[in-house]
Amino acid sequence: MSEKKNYYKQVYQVTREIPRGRVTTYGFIADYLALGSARMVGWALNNCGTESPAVPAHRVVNRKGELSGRVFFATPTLMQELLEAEGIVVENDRILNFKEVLWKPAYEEEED
DNA sequence: GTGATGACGCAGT
DNA sequence: GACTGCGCCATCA
Repeated sequence: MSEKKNYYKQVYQVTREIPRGRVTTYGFIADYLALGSARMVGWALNNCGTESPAVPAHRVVNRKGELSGRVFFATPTLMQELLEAEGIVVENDRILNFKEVLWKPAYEEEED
């Protein structure tokens, strides 16, 4: 039961590892956890609302840097608000300096 | 057990 | 650079 959904926790864990002012993509998480599909990451984050320590899912975007999951937040603008609050510039639901704020799991602070 | 859906990614156009 | 179609694996009806 819970063990089977352990991979969900893996996704939450990596998401919490994202430093402030940085973001990551479903693809990198999927590759890091070897889920095999980025869809599994999105599906896992869909259940993030059931977690106690509120996973910072607003720091997770798709490969294009789009705030694809904004509709899953309390308000469709909350995700952008949170990102801008961390110094991330968002325009038209997309991160402008995406590559500059992009953070990769395992690599952690490889550069700055 | 089968069919359809989904917070995505990649290749082709 | 943007859009479309297909594939990925897990969960729900």
